[in-house]
Amino acid sequence: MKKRRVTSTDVARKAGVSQSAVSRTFSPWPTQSGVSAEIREKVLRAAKELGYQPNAIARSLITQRSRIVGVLFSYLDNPFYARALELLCHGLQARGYHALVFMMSDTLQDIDSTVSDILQYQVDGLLTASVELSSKLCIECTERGIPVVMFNRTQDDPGLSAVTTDNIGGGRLAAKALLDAGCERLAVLAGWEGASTSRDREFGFRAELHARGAELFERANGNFNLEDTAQATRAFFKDRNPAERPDALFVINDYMAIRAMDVIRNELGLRIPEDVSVVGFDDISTAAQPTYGLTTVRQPINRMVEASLRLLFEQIEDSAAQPEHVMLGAQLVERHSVRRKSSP
Amino acid sequence: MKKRRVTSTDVARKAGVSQSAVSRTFSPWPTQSGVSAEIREKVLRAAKELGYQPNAIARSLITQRSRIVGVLFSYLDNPFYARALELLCHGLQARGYHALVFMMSDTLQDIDSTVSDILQYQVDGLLTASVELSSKLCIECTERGIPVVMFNRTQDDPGLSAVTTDNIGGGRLAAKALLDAGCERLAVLAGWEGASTSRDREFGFRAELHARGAELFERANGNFNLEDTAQATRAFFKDRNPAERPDALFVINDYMAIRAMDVIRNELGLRIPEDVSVVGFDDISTAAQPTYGLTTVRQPINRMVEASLRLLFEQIEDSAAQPEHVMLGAQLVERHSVRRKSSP
DNA sequence: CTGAAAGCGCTAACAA
DNA sequence: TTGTTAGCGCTTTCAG
Repeated sequence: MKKRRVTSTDVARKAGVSQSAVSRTFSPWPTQSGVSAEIREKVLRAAKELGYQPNAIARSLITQRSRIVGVLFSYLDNPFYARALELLCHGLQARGYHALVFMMSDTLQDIDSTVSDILQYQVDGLLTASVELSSKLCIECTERGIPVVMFNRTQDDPGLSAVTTDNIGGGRLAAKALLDAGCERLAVLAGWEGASTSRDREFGFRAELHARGAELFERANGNFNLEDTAQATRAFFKDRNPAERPDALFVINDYMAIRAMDVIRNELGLRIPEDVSVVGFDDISTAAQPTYGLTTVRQPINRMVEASLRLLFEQIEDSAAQPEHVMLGAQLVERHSVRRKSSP
Repeated sequence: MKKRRVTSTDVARKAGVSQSAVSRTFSPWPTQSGVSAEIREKVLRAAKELGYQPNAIARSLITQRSRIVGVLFSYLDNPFYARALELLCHGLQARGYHALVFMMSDTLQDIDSTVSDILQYQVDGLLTASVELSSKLCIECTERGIPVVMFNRTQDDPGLSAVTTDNIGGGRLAAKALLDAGCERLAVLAGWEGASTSRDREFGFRAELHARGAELFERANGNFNLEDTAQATRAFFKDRNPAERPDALFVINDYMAIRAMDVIRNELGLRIPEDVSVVGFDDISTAAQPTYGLTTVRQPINRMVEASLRLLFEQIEDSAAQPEHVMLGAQLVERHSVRRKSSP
């Protein structure tokens, strides 16, 4: 049993008015279109009886606005990104827009077809997070006048908007915390060099070390996944004397840091912060749980989302708006994973 | 500087063929439409030069298929749902569909306008998770022939498809594990009675207790959020003698269980499993981390997602397909949060 | 196999 | 204010 959809024409017929009258009644900008209260009344009644809902697809076709924005993520494992998606969706909805989500498992997905999909759906804008944008995507979008803003990533391309935390500054903060506590053999567990976040945080960390005349003791990549993180952590500590292993670890994000802490404590039998201090980045909710009490560099996620949305809509609404890079300040949140300052 | 989109007509002109030829060349079902290799060639070349991409919106309007499915979530805090969303998106994309995400913060959002939004976007189907569907939504959708399948929820309405784990059986498993270990004062920390998952798991738990002639010692609601969970956990144990407090806790999902464990160990200073055994539900990745080693009832999330998608597409592709409730088996994953069986 | 023509459901001039 | 008309970009008969 096939149900035909009910159209504005159906409503018009039932209400005894023109189809335009129906259109005007359901126009999202109520003030602008003149409809007498009487007609409005009739239309609304007929619409309700028929269960009419305007067809957003048809509307988009004519208005050249889909009120859909593409949202690109590569994974939701890291709670920071899950939270970001949640906030992004809320913000979009609050503005009458909706998120069409593209989940691209970095490896699996072929990027070309995704680009193509995005373009075909006529999204009004594109928000990308946790994904290294192929320049292809950027070019194709900007060429077509689709604004894109990168969330928590940067790319050198100045044609793109981006919002990030001050990752370099954040990295310095982490180094500072560890150095101030008297740690001497500092290691960093990075993500992956292709990611600007990871690069910048490590860069800042090293910069601070350098400024203080300290040396980086060791480094490794955790590739943003738990398996490699655990592996790398073991390599740092396993079968090494206290003097030969790091006494401080800066992990590039909390998601990985939590895993590292687990390995350190439960597999390796080391104590935090007595044997090794650890600092993370992001401040996900788990970091605050007493079991971890992870000292970390907080990213102001709410403000990041707000800024991303603002940038995006500025460009959607005003095609002359210029791309912009907004960088928010990072902040150290001290908990119990860094040992107390040893008096000099 | 406004860029006009390039349409199939532009391509046709450039290629010196009819617009229909272009349409046929880009038809998603290559076999069905006859286009000579020669024309195809010309069209493709012209399209590439112009950077043409078919307009999915216009296509949807005529085919009455948007290839978009609405995906309803209320939060992504619980990693189980974040993971579910990730898998759902992948599955959808693999089938050439995309997810339009509706994030409805249970309280904030007004349900009517969301229903309206969903309907307006002409989604081909609806997937709902972690959300108690107002019957309104169900009715409106089914009335319009939009298939809906509920993920990890049920509702009595037989007109709706749903896929769940055997929550009742899972609840029994949890009780069995605790009883077999010799626990005597069993408490359950539920979610919220409005949620079928919570109700069913608790029901199964109680049923098993009853079958074994045991009594439920105590219960409380954690309302699926960490704050209330912590609160409830404290109430169970704080300032109570060993004999007056639970020696076993069944928490309705891992997300809450992890929080409960933290409170028990770090705030209350109790040991797990020596002082209290705990069992969770879901088997999120954190449960497997050695720090927690949470014994839990696993939901086969991959199969749940596959089943949901299968159900949804059966109904999308064949409007005669009947709604169905598929229930997958639950499985106990034993780790270290339940004390070893005391020999009788 | 190919092109012409008729819409999909809606908005936006334009007249009345 | 209201109705009439002309499309938005595409798919799909229907002739040729």
